[in-house]
Amino acid sequence: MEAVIEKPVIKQDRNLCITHILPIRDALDILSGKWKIPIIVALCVHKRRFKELHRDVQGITAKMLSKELKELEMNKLVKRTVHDTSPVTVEYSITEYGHSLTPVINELRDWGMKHRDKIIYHPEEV
Amino acid sequence: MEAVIEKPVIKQDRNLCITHILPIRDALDILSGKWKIPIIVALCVHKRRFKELHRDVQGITAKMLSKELKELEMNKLVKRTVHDTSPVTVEYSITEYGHSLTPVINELRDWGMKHRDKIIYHPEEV
DNA sequence: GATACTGGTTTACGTTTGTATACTAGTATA
DNA sequence: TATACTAGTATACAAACGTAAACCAGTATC
Repeated sequence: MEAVIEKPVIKQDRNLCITHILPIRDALDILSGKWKIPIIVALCVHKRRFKELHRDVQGITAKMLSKELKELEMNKLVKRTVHDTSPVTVEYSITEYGHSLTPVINELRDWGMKHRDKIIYHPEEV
Repeated sequence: MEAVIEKPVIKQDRNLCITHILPIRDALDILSGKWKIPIIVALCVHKRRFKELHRDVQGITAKMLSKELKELEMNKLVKRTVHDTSPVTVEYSITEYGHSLTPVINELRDWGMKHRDKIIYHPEEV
């Protein structure tokens, strides 16, 4: 971002651009989609059972929740614990690695709040 | 996140959870998907013409680039300028509002870099 | 005249995402 | 016995997302 050059040095810019994008693609591969970040946020507030989570993450279907939780578990962001009660209860919680996303989520929430204010108070500009 | 309560107060947690998620959903409505953030990052490095951008954002098709640029322009994150040259050249640049995403993008890139290191040096843990 | 550049659009297609409904089994309640 | 809770899975389907390839006009180059 700091490399503002008067004459466009296309090839240098392109390499800079690609190296800037790569780690973001790595992050997005894991986080992108409609539901993963909302699920992580819900679990940051409190560990949850499947049906509780289903109610917290409004609008998601059981099928999608199940699928997204599997992917998050595979990437070690979420932990699945089965309790030998009857009927069986399954508890999902955020891992330490999952907590490392806190700064990303906080920035996203800050921006989302500012954006919502902008839409509400200056809709003509957006 | 700071509200850790010993006995789970489910309903309070649920409300906390939902208010935490809402602004994130607002942000994701605009940013989610595979390409929007990579396009914004590319334009943060330097304003670009369509074909240049097409080369910078590796893997995207012209159709998707066209569609994503329209949406970003609608949300005032990107500006489209037509220059009366021959043949016509079209330049895309980031707006001031688009620049307000810089903290989000930086956190995402930091996390992506750490995640890539983790995968490369400790693949068994992920 | 043929080719390639410009910024896209069109067509046809496959994949992913998402929805609604029904269903499983084991336990508790009415 | 009937119902409802638990945590999901199975099925069928629609919509969104994404891809490859061809195509447009207007200009410049070979």
